[in-house]
Amino acid sequence: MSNSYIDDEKIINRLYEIHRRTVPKFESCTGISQTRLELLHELYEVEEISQRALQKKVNIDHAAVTRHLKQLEDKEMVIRRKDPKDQRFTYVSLSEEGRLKIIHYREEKERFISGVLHDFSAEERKTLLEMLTRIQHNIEHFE
Amino acid sequence: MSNSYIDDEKIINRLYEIHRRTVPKFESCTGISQTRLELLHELYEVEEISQRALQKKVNIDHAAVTRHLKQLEDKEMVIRRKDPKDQRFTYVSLSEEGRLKIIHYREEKERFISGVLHDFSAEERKTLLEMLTRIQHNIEHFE
DNA sequence: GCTCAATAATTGATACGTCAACTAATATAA
DNA sequence: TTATATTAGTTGACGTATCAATTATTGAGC
Repeated sequence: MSNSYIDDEKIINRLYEIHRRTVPKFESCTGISQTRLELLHELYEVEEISQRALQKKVNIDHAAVTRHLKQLEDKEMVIRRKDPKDQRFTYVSLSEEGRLKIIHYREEKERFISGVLHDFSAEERKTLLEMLTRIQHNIEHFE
Repeated sequence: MSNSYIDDEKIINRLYEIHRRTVPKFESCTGISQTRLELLHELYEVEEISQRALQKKVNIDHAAVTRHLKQLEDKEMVIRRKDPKDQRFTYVSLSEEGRLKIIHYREEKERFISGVLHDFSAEERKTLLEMLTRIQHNIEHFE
């Protein structure tokens, strides 16, 4: 009762620290950043998609999406082209090379995630996901 | 069973998204960043502390600590002085003004956290904290 | 006492996310 | 059809975390 707020604070601080620790670890394990792999994963699921639609899927700022895709284009992992019908749209797709590389990245990601959750039972995972979903909802609708 | 990995992925992605959403929301609600408030909170608990000891407490990179403290010094919230006995150490303490301001920040933080966890029972909070602690441990000891 | 190792703090380079301002292209409405 | 609004994408400024390299100071062994 009396220490309940202290624990609440610990939850929020823990979330923050988990993130800080995950970022470098994820990248050193998989060889790619979490966001960038998420973008590639979405591209993997489709033939071609506009940057706008992709941005809505990953829910990241437009600016960040543009920069990631430009860098991925430089690395020849994705191909970008303008829609001839509506020049405002840029369509993005995976190159063959990109499609191959992703497979390896995703294996490493799977290994990483398995390690992070290795001592969680199926029920625990379910509970955790449900709780995180609620937290996310609460943050989005706060104030 | 067959979709268990998909859910694991959702957990990790959710953690990532929670963080991204929390950062701007926290700052707009409280008027200060989470890390900076954590630093101030540690300073609030003591008379004076070395940057090194402070860094160990908050567990953030040295460089980030230095930069935060310099900015807080510019805003006259903290005072820094070298240890005359050992010039390598810099001791940091809150200014009177800093000490006053923190009270307000912490009230806002409490309001924020209450909002984020408002629909969690005491048991759920306990379970969640325990799970997050395990995840953090797993990340730190992975590989 | 002097050299070399260890430690605290700082600075530089890099990465990446946000918001805001801007450009270019298209749609709408008078 | 022409002025205005909307939309997609880009760029700039900023904040802040990481790692690596550097500086300054102190400690330890000879």
